[in-house]
Amino acid sequence: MPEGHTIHRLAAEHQRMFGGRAVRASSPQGRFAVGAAAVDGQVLVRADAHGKHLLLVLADERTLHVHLGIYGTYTFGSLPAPEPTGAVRLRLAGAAHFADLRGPSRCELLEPGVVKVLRDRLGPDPLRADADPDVAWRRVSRSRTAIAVLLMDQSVVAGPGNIYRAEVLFRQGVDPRLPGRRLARERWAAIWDDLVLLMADGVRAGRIDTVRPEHTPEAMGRPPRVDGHGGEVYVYRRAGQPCLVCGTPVRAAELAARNLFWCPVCQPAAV
DNA sequence: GTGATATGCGGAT
DNA sequence: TCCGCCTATCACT
Repeated sequence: MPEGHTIHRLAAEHQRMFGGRAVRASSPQGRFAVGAAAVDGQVLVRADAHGKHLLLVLADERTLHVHLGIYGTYTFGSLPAPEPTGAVRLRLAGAAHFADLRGPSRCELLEPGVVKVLRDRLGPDPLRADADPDVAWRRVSRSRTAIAVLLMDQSVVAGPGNIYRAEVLFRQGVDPRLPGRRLARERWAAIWDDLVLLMADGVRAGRIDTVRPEHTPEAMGRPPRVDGHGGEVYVYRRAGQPCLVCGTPVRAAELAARNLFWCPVCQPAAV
C-alpha cells in the first residue's frame, strides 16, 4: 500500500476528520502510550505529507510523525469506535470518526527543529506544490547510480516507491540501469512530469493505475486484469509475462535489494 | 492452518 | 549486503 500517494490520501483524510479540533489519542497496544498521552486533547492544527512521511502538526508545535514502512496500515471508521482488535499502536478520535494505526515503522512526537531536519533530508515530492524538480535533477545528473535506484532514493525524490519507479521508467522508455548522469535533461523532465501525473491520479483513485487507454486489456482485446496490488500496470510484478505493448517477456532482476521489472525492448539501453 | 511475499528503511556487518 | 521490523494478503494444503 504505502507509496507517496497513499500518505497524501491519509493526510487529507486526517485533515478532513480531525483538522482544527481537539483529538483524543490512545495506544491500545501500549507501545506509544507516553506519546499518545501527550497528544490526547490537543488540537490537530494541520495534517501534511512529504513523500512517505505523514506529519500531524499539533497545537503545542510538536509534530506526530508516522511512517508506515512496509507493514503499516490505517483503518478509519465512524464513532463509536469498536474495541481495538490486534496491535493498534495509535488510535485517534475526533467528533465523529476514529483512525487506527497498526504496524508503523515510525510513530513518534518530534520537536519543530527535528521535523526540519527530517524534511531537509527529503528530496522534492511530486505531489507537493512546493516541489522543485531541478533540486532532484542536480543529484541525478551528477550520479553514476542507476536511474532506477535514484528514483527510489527518498533524498533524491520523495514519494515514489517500487511500483511508480518501474512504471514511470516503462512509460518513458528508459532503461532502469541507465546511470543518472547519462540521462538527458529533457528525459528527466518527462519522468518528473509523468510522476506528477501518475501520483496525482493515484491520490484521486486510491490505487496505482499506469496503463494508457490504448493499452488497456479492453483496448487490446484481452480479458480485464487487475493486479493483486489493486491497479493496472505495465511491468510491476509481471516477470515473464508478455509486455502489454510489444509482447516481449517482462524481465525482473534484483537491484539494490529491491525487485526491478522492465521491458528490454520498450526500454532500450541508450536513451 | 501454513508459508511466502510485500508498495520501506535503518542499522549492523 | 544482510537482517529485522511485525501486519495483511494470498496461494496452497
